[in-house]
Amino acid sequence: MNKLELLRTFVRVSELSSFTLAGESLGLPRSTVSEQVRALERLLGTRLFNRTTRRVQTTQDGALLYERSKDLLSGMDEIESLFSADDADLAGRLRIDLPTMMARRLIVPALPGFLERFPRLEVELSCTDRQVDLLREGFDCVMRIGALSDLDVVARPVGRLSMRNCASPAYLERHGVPRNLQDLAGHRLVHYVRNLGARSAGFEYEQEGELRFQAMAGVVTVNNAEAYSAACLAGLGLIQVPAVGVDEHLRNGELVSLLEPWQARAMPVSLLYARQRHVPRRVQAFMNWLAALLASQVDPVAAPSG
Amino acid sequence: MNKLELLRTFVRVSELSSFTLAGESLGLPRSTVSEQVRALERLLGTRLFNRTTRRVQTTQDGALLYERSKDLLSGMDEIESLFSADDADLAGRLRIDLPTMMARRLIVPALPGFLERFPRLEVELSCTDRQVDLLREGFDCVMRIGALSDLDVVARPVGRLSMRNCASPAYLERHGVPRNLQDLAGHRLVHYVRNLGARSAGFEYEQEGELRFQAMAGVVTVNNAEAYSAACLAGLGLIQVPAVGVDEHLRNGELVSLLEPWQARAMPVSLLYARQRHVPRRVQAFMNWLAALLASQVDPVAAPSG
DNA sequence: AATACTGTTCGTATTGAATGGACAATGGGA
DNA sequence: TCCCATTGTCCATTCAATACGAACAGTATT
Repeated sequence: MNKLELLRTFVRVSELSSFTLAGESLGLPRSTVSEQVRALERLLGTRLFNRTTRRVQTTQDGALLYERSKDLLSGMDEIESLFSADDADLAGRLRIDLPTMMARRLIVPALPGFLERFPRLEVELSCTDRQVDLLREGFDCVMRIGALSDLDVVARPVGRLSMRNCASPAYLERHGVPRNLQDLAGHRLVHYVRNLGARSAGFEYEQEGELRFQAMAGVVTVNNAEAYSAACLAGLGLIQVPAVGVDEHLRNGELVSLLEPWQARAMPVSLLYARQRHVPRRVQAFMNWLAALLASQVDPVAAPSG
Repeated sequence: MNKLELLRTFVRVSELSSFTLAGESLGLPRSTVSEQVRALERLLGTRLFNRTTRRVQTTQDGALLYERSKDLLSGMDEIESLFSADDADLAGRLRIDLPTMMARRLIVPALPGFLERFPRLEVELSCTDRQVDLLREGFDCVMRIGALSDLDVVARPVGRLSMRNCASPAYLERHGVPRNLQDLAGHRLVHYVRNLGARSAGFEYEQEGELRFQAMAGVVTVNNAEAYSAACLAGLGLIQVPAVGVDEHLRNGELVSLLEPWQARAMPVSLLYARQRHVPRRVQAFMNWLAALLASQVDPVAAPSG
């Protein structure tokens, strides 16, 4: 009895909710699928599907087994490709978490290329902006922008995001266009803080390699990247954001770049992963791809500031 | 081709360093073992053992595969016993880390009982006293005594260890026996600190439910539980330790308990485990057993101080 | 140099699983 | 309400993979 095959067909049946379709997709007759499921149920001593001839749905036990099986089969795939020279045959499931903005602007658009290169990989993508997040509730890899907290994980720096100072045309029409730091006195900054209740340090810029801040008034404080750019678009003040998050708005003319000699320091981007016994090769492959992708996208302007 | 069987025999061969013994222990003829290893090597495209007819030793690849295989087979065992009502058939490998003293005095002596109840479990026991340890370099469960750092793990409190104030007879003969807090002025304390360089707060005791400290002189500072009691045995001063660590010395008369109305606050004991997608049932079983063991061992004196 | 033991090879036999057709049950449509 | 298409189940047959054991070859010890 090949337990792994049993699990494979079980997983397929779970995903397709049909013995017939599962059989077709695996190149097996219905009868075999049926027998394998029956064998697995007998082995585990539980009913895995509630099935009539018309509907197949996993029981609670089945749902639990599905999750575990996915992991186990991933592990088996990992083992099988452990020593293969090219990693085109890496297989399994990747669970990653990205900042919303990065996912939408950069990674998701490029993801088809990744999946083409690794046709046997599956990606489960979660998006979060909370910083001190549940990192590693089973995630293989988490991307974080900015300073890192003291965490029991390995952080791999993969690049820096160059920053832009932006404002909406409507805002600039009303308050004028600032040309230097002194002009900021008459302007407003949308304050971004990681945790509400914290205080924003003001307008950030670099001078002689040193980080400096210019206190600025503001009427809105947000703790969310989406809300941050939305506030700027709404004319609530200046923002300082990674270029990648606003390049489209800048091209559209919905936002305007300004005070270009006084950019905030480029933001470090890191990939965090669990400090485990071993890092699966598929995770390494993904991180390498992500690092390359970022390297190609990060503005060269950012380099000297790092 | 049953890949799991292949891995099982591979693991057995690795552990026994012999095809023949592996075959015997698995109830298979040598030839089958040989063929299965060959099949696995062909599947993975690597040589797993350097073998002459006299010696079998794993290659580097073999060693790598061994670790992964153990995990995978553990996972399979876990799946197989997922839905069994009694957990006597739990199987797999447990990797745990305990404070040295607890391991030696409490857990290891009771471990045979645990392994008898779960005959298919294997335990890999690591002992450490460094507090902010690499918790979860693949550990299923880590026990910590005392305050917990801010960690990305789940902490399950399992009891409290009542404390004792101790000194050696030789020391007491020379410095006299302290009867109250005022007497401490003429005594020495062996200072225990978590990290060398830190300062000890002195003699700790509870009064009216509040934690208090009495500064005391000392000539030795240690950061290790073993060294701590050794220092006391050597007559270097008083110590305040969990009773479980010194009960034998107290019975022997090698140490003497004193200042019994002024005990340090009972130390909380916690089990830490990774906040993962799922906690394997074997880990739950182990933690339950450990919690029960501690509950039975913790001195009732400890209760009111918690 | 001989021997005892080890891993390997190979032809054979048997176990065990895949197959596909017949059957039964379900649920939608007429 | 009845019918039928479709789905999961069952079973006897077929097929193939694999376990087996004996013969072989190398090694290390005595």
